[in-house]
Amino acid sequence: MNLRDLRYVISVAELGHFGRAAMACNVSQPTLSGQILKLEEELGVTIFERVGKQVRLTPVGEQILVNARRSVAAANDIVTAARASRDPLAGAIRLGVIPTLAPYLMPFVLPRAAVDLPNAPLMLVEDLTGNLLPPLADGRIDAALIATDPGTDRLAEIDLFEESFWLAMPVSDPLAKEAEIDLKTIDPGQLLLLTDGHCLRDQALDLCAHQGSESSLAGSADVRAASLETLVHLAAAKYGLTLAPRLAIANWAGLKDQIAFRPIKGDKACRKVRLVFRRDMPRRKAMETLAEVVRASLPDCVRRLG
Amino acid sequence: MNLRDLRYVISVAELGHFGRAAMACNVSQPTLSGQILKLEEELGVTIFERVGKQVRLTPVGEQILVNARRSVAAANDIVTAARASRDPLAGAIRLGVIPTLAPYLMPFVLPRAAVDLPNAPLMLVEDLTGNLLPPLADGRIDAALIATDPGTDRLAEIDLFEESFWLAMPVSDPLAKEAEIDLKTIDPGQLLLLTDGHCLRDQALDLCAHQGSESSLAGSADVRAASLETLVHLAAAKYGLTLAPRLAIANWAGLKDQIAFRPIKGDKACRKVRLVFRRDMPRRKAMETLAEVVRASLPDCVRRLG
DNA sequence: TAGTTTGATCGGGTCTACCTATTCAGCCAC
DNA sequence: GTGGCTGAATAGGTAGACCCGATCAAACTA
Repeated sequence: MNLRDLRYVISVAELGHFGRAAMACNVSQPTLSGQILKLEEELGVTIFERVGKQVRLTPVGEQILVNARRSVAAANDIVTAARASRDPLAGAIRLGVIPTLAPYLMPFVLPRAAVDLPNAPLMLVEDLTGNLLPPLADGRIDAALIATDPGTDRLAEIDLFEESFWLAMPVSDPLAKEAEIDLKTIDPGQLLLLTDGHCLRDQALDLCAHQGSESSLAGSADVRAASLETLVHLAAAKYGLTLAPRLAIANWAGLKDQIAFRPIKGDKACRKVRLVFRRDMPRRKAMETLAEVVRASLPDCVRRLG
Repeated sequence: MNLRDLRYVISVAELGHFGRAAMACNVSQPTLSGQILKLEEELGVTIFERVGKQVRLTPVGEQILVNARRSVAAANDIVTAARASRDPLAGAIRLGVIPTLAPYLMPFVLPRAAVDLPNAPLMLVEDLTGNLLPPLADGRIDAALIATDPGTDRLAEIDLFEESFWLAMPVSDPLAKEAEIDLKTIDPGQLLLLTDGHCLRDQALDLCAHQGSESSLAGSADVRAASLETLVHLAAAKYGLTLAPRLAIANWAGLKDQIAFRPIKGDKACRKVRLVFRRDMPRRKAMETLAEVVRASLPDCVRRLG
């Protein structure tokens, strides 16, 4: 067995195609086919089912893939550690960011990162928390900005800031007359929500379920918008109310004669944004610098932590 | 880079000697030296400091070693997974067991394991919990029998049984007249304990600290026996009292005119023994069978779980 | 200072992963 | 059913990597 063989396996599993996998690995198709075959013979199991034009993993293949990823990731970490030992801040950082944060936060962060981390270009991956954590665990991305507790001791986290939620409503809504909104006055049936998987959806539900009557939440299930952008435009069109994170609000200045944003009374309506990364990743120093970069980029409307 | 190179690195790090490492890897010393050198050149860092006769890891080397172990372990898991997919119960199981359990439990377990797991010989490693968990995490052992919560989500656990502690005392001790001992009647200053690192030490301290006056525990720090055997012989020689796990007691039948064992009132004086293993280890089936084997081997004096 | 230990270097042999060219096996259209 | 097409397996030849035994160089030991 060989790290190269494992890379071949990973590539075939990901692309489902020997020829394309070979291209991705910069080898010829016969070479890759041969090596996979040899590996299968060595292990005494078939990793891929070649049925017709389909290439699919066998059950053992699944297990092998997981461990192949792990093995290759550890090997990559060796390269990273070596590079980091020469310059801890050098080398690209693949950073996952949740969709309700990325478009509103990263414009602040990127310019500063270009200055403070000149040798560590940020490669952004925007996805739901649940889709960021597995790639984080197996080294396909280096770090992530999320707003929930990842709840595993494999990951280290650095708290960055607390961002409050504001209520977004049509300017005509009676609540718009208030300077601050009491959560209890919100009709949960009016609440517009994002699709499943967005942490903001769960947080909004949590806040309003605890305040309002739970049964009345049924009505809110009707709308499942794919983005904050959609949600706010729906609110502007008087389809209901929604909670928007503070950093996003500036984005909709152009809608200010249709939609009003108001802070929520108390300090519960907020989320804590943190940088998470594998506890044992070799570039902790780069992570700390990145955290500092984010903090230093923040506008004053959020509360810096740490 | 190459899995073989990583094995070389691990071997040199463990043996601190190129020649012996080469022997362990079944290659010649020049071969191993050359490969290590080439790897160092490829990574652009020195992994080993060769100062005089000493071979020591550099700081980067430490990081590289950790990841090398991880990479090799994952590769080994691939082999294990492949073998397990043919026969889930085949292949040796390297099992760690704590010292206060191994000599008293394993005589029951081993005969049955030889029957129920004929193709999975048990290789026992007896050590303190704290010395078993790291090898467990990086795959140097496959599973462990311990009596405390490992407290990490990397490990899966199967509860096996609850074993009560009995008080061991000289037959002349006034407490020996009781059929059951109330923890409150024990003078903590009299308590004989094991050395640091034994979970039984902490559990005994916990039980008695909560019951007796805490300050009086100071006296007990004087004795730190290396084994239960020593502890019980000290008690027999009237140096004090000690707590003994139920399974161990039969072992000292020969001392019954010098030492008395009595159960403790209530159900707090016990420990829960569990089988722990890496959550993602490929041979879960073998682990479940092993757990069943242990349960089926237990004498009636302990309370079976699960 | 001579001897021993131990890692690095050198020259030559083998093994193997790689390539190109080709063949073989499904799948689809006609 | 047949011909064309796609994609994986096979064949043969080559370059490079790994390995070994022998040797060298440095450092500790007596």
